[in-house]
Amino acid sequence: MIPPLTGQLLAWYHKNARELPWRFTFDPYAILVSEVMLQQTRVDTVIPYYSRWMNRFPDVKSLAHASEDEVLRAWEGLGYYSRARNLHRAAQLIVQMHNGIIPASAETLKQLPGIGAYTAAAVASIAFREDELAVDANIRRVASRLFDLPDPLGSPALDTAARSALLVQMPPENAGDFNQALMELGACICLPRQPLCSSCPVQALCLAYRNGTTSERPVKPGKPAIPHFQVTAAVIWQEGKVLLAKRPASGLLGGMWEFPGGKIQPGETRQQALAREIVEELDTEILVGEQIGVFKHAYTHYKVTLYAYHCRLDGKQPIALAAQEIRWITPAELEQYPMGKIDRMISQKIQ
DNA sequence: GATTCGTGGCT
DNA sequence: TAGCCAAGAAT
Repeated sequence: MIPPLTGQLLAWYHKNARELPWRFTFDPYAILVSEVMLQQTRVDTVIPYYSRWMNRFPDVKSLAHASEDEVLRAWEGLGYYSRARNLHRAAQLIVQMHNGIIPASAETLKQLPGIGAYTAAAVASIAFREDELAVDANIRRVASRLFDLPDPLGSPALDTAARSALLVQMPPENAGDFNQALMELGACICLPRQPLCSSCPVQALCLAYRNGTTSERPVKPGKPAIPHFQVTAAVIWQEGKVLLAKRPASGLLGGMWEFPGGKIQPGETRQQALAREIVEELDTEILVGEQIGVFKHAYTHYKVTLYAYHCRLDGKQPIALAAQEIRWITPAELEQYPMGKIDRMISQKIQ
């Protein structure tokens, strides 16, 4: 027997579901790619990346055999680059350990790098019709309102309450549609701000609506202040080439290439800071020349204002102390190297 | 349990 | 404008 909430939700979904590219396939690899790209990322942002990706890496094997730079370059602009490196590793593990076949169970999927509870459940339910509830930010918000749950976002209590309330509603052998219907409702109707309750297919069953607490659900935790750093970057020229450094594999922009530099410390001029950073990172001296530009950017946890300068060596050849690798490349080659937003802007400015 | 991971669009 | 938020995972 299908509960009323589920019946109305699925009927609404089948009539109103957006025609997203990954909804025209049952290919588990395609579903997996879409789910990883959609982590913390809007549908409209993902669509062009997804299409290019499936064209470039159409199956697990082609992804497994690609280079890390190729993979990161295809991901450039999507952010959270560990997703790309983990998906790359997952593809290699699937080839090596699963004979190139994507595991069908959430439990096995979750063992792969970059696949957590949500993505494992989403792929298992959508691609393999397993009975798995996939709780994402949309479903968390929808459940918080539907059942008027007082626990704050991020608390285990909210997820426990949401899961237990939703599991009894989940239709057997159709968890994929159930999950997607809830997410679709969250993305299109049950919006974070100013939800479209008058268009909601389950308004009559919504406890927050009945209790007048919709705007208070979900309860949000307080957020810390965002620091703002002044940083520098050096475009070091030598015989018509510029120096690029590959960032460490872990941490911010892991594995991406950049122009070396770093934070300005109290009492330092920008030029002094840059020269110091180059000694620390590359074990050599530079002459700081003309300013290329000022670039402002906001990361998740801090903001930066970056000052970039043309520079040239005033010492021995650099050594990669802080980077995985350094390379001298021509300006024309810059486009081949995966970079974060700021370094891409610098690259384009020196063309 | 708390932090750390990008970027772009929207208000 | 500055902050909010997005189909989360790893540490």
